[in-house]
Amino acid sequence: MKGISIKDIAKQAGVSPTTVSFVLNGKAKEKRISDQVSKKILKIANKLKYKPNQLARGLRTGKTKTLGLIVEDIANNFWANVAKVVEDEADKHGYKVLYGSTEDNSEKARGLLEVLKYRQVDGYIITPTKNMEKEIELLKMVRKPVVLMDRYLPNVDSHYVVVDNYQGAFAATSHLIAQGYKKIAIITTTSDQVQMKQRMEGFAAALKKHGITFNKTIVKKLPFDLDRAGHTQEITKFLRATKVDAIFFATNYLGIYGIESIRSLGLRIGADVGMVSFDDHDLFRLHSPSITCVSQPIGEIGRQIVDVLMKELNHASNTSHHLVLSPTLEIRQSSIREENNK
Amino acid sequence: MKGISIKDIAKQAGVSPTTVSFVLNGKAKEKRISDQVSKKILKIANKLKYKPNQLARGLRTGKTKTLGLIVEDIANNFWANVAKVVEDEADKHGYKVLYGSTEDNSEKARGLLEVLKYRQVDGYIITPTKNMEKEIELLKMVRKPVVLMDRYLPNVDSHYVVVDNYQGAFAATSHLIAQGYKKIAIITTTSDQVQMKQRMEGFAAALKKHGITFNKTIVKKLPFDLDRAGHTQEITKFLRATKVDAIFFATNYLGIYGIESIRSLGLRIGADVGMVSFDDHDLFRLHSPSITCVSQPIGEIGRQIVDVLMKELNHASNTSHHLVLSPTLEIRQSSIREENNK
DNA sequence: TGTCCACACTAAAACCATTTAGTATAGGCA
DNA sequence: TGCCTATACTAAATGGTTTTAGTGTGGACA
Repeated sequence: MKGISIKDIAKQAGVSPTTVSFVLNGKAKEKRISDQVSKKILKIANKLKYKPNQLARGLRTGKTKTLGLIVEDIANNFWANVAKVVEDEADKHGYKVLYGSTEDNSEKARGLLEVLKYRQVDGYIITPTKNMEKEIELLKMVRKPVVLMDRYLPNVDSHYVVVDNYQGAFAATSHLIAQGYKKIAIITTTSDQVQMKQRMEGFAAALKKHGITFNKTIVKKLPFDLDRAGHTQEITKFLRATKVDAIFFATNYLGIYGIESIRSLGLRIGADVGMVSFDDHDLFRLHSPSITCVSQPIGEIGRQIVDVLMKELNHASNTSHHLVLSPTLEIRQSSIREENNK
Repeated sequence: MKGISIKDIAKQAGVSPTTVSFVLNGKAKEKRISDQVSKKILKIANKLKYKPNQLARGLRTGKTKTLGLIVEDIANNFWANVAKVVEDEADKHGYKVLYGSTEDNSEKARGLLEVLKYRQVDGYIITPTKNMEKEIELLKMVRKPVVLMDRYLPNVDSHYVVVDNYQGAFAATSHLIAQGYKKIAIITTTSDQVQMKQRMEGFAAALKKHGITFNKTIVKKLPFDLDRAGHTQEITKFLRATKVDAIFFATNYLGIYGIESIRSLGLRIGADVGMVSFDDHDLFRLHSPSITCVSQPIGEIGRQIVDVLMKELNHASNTSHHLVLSPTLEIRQSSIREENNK
């Protein structure tokens, strides 16, 4: 029942395990193993369908060929799609992925890092939560490659792949203004992480540019850990209290809850209240009216993340890769006034 | 930079690594290690924040505390949600999850199994593809627990957690009939796997029960590997060629493509053509009109899967667990004729 | 004939935790 | 005093691979 080991091959070939290891690791030439022996070993390995025991190898080399992927919520459309791309790309390099969701909770995140650390993953893809600076620095100290995604930590020098959140929010908000909406609110998360800040800043900058005042009354922040009912309740309450003619939702799930809330108030999206959301979603595309959104290039994000990680795994550099990809404004009906009566 | 090992603790405590191992594994009593020494070791281990090297442990014990999760498509709403629950549940038992998507492609699935095998995962959660009987049997032979999900293989005796597909499809179809729809089509996948067969059978049985003839003209099968455009093209073509007044979509993504297709034909969902889809989705809930669906109890599915797997990991039984959970028919507007004009 | 080197391999250690098979000591009992 | 047993540990093997530091042989050269 045991697996085939290098010893079995050695025995059959009448050589030592060392020789087998050399040949199987492509060091035959370098270690001057004769072609005869080389071929023989390769043949036997093939015949026995030898697969190196990753544990033993990992124990010896310290490399597990495993990546740790920490996302906010693997069940969420955006992160599930990232996970898919990461899986595919990692696979191309012979890496497998261990995943975990933080729920934007620092404790959970720390726990995940802990587990991934003592499982000796080779590299980390991290969606950082608040106050993770120390942990990231620690990983850097032990020379484990880390790529942050979706957001970065301003006080930590690390690799990251993000989108231009400022630009995305600015474009979306400018678009709303161009459509004639005047009283525009932003619904975002309580987290003061950089990506949210930037979305907020892009939003504010667009208002300012067009001479619209930006103040606290048009900002609604919601904690991540509310459930669906909690979110819709809060959003509904806000919309009742604050008369706005358009809303910018800072993430996809807020957009979804937003749709529910707006509808529960009997308002017509587009006509009565325009809306734009960050992140695309099947729901946004197919909703009536369809929802304008700031779409992130998920494929590109995933590819770049793994690309950076692989570069660092192969030969650590001392320059940080900071990739800022451009999101795309998908203009749909929810932000077009003329289309409303459809 | 090295981690703390059992040796370091042994040295500090002035005992042998063996003793440390015994104490740390809770065998102090059994191996009659004195309380003094026990406490000392525990204290030092705590102070040094000792974490056992999982590779070394795995190499010795053959247990990696890792599960392999093979889904059809981790980016799909349904599977992403399953993955989330599985992650959470596995975590409670100290297990991590390696995931992979098959795209319903047997070659990919085999590759995934191969990789998971030589990474020595302790147990498998598998969404099987066609012709995987041999691989599953092989895992059984080497005494690796396997739980199939979403579908099972009729010719293999294994654990599985599925929903009552027949009942779900039967209820959905009966509901359409009760609403007065008469010419009902089914749009499903080309795969002849058991879950699809059962959905088909439930559909056919409901028609039959109400004296509606079931024939090939009302069945449209689509291969998994079509892209979005391909799917909508095919569905549109089918709907143009075949006059129907309601459609049963056998999976969530078919339902989504179906919505697009129906709308591109200028038909009103509900009024012109009723629809029901398998699997729930935010999109279905919020679409106008909202889409009736057969909702799978994802939380329950995930919990049961991990539960069965843990039972088997702890003491393999020779009875197979066959869990068939009941889906729920979520009645919404897309299948209600009166509601159409809303 | 003796020295040196290239060649083609191999022995053994290392990675770290677990586990089997002991060992050394003290005390009880005859 | 000698034998036995319980106590409280430990040495060494094990798992499979990689890697360092060799070893033995044959031929070239002086």
